[in-house]
Formats: sequence, C-alpha cells, structure tokens
Amino acid sequence: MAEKDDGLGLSLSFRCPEEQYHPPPQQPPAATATAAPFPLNLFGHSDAFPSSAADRNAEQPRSLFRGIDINQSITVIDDCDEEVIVSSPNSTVSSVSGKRSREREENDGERGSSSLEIDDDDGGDAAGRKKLRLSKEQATVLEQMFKSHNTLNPKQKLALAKQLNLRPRQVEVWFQNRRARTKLKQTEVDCEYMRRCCENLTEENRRLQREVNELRALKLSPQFYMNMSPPTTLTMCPQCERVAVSSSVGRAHHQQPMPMASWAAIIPPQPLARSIDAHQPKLM
DNA sequence: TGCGTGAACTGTGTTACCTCA
DNA sequence: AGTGAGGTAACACAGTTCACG
Repeated sequence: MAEKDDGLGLSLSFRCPEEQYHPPPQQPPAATATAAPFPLNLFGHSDAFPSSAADRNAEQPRSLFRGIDINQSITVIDDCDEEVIVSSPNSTVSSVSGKRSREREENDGERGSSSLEIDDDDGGDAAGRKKLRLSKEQATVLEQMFKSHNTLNPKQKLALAKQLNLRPRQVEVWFQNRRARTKLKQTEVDCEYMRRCCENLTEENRRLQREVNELRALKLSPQFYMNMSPPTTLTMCPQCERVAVSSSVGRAHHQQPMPMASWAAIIPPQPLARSIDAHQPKLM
C-alpha cells in the first residue's frame, strides 16, 4: 500500500488501531548503561536498558523529586544509574493509592518551571503551572528520538532529559502527547482512506446498477436478439469489468470474450428472460 | 479577544513483582 | 514448598485543563 508521510511519520494505511498504536511490546533487555555523553545511542540497539518490571522498579527514579521543595530548581542527577530517593513519610494525599499519591505529588513538585534551564525568575510561581514551549532544538531531538522509538524506558528518559536539560517528567509527558498526536493523525488518515473507499464503492455500485439496467433493457429488446451475434460477442473487460455487447467496449479493451453463460447465471429468473433462455442452454 | 496548539494534569486500566496467610 | 489474594509500583492511554502565541 502506498504510504503517505505527513511529517508525523504517518502512513495512509488500513491497519487496526490496536496494532498500529501500541508500542512495541518491550524493548529488549539492556546491557550496562553507561552515562554516556550525548549523542548517546539511546535507542540504537535498545538493549542498553533493562525492561523487566523488576528492573524498572529497581531503577525507577520515581522518587527523584519526592520531598523536594517545588520552588527550588531541580538538579539533574549526573549518573543515570544513580537514584536519588528522598523519603516523604508525611505524604498527605490519600484519596488514591499510595503510588498514585506519590506520583501526583512528584508531578506537583515539578511544577513551577517547565524546564531546568529556566529558573524561577518571576518569583517562583509554583502554584500555577507555567507552560513554556520547548525550544526548537529540544523539539528536534525529541522528534528524532520518537522516530526511533515512540516509548522510552526510564534510563532513556533520564538520559534524554539530561541531554535536553529537561526534567524526566517533561520528556515523559512529551512522549505521551506525541503518541497521542500520532494516533490522532493516523486516525484522520484512516478516516480519509475509508471515506475514499466509500466513495469508490458508491460509484462502483452506481455503475453496476446502470449495467444491470442496461442488461435488463437489452433482454427486453427483440432487436437485440435479432441482430445479436453469437453469445461470444457479449464480453467483459477484465480491467474495468464492464460487460459490453458486441464491439463497443469489448474491442476497445481488447479483452477476451466472455461466454454469455458465465454471467447469465447471475441474472435473476424472470418471465421476461425466457427469450434469452431460449438461446442459451439450460443452466443447472 | 477568540482560537489553535501543545505542555501538563487527572483518572483509569494493565502488568509485574512482592508479601503473607 | 506451592498457591492465591492483596498491595504496590510503573507505565500507557484517553480525556481534560490551561498557558501561550
């Protein structure tokens, strides 16, 4: 199927959304990840990072910002293998599971500045989220990474965040939003494809209806039988699949003649069809 | 000022791991 | 020792909010 690139790496395809949007099951298990300076081969073989849940649990920097003053700028850990854990025993959010609570807490802690390179120069507006556009360079790198892999494992996230001077959460959110945009675009493409298919089928249906009417008219016409050549002159073009009488379409398309008997079977038995039956051997 | 875009957030489902009876 | 239930952690996704151009 022809592919159409729209800049989001989308293709005009007809795939099940389940299969097209789900990321690859898991990235292959990892070798030792070294905190390599960028450009780091984050996704090259994708075996640089562990993928099991246990590994994820062991390496998750989820608690990275736990208990950190939200007004303070955050220092990115230098080593991806390092995990900074600040316990927060007095977590107050309790409406959801502890994990969720901590997660939200962590997210809240990331409010205040959308990028590590941006200090709270306006007095630390930690209460309201401050949304700043990512720089062109940041977006470009993220795009490149997304093209390689549309999901990130924790180490990739950390490394990318470090490279771009962003918080891991920002990288994570960017990838989530990017996946959503991709899916939306692909859905639009699929819808357009379906619309075209529908149009084509509608047109095809009209054409076939016209043909049916033509054939019925021919069956009713005595002149047709009188002037009619042997059945072999009623032909069907293999390209356009038009049934044509005599020379009109058939010769124009140079196709093989099609015996009338082969299509006559599809004509519903009607009393008026007796005359043509007289010319044809009984079917069945 | 209304609007589109995209960063950030919220809620939920799924999966894997661990602990304990 | 094997096992099922419950808790926890991590992640992805859909939907939403809202700052910004």
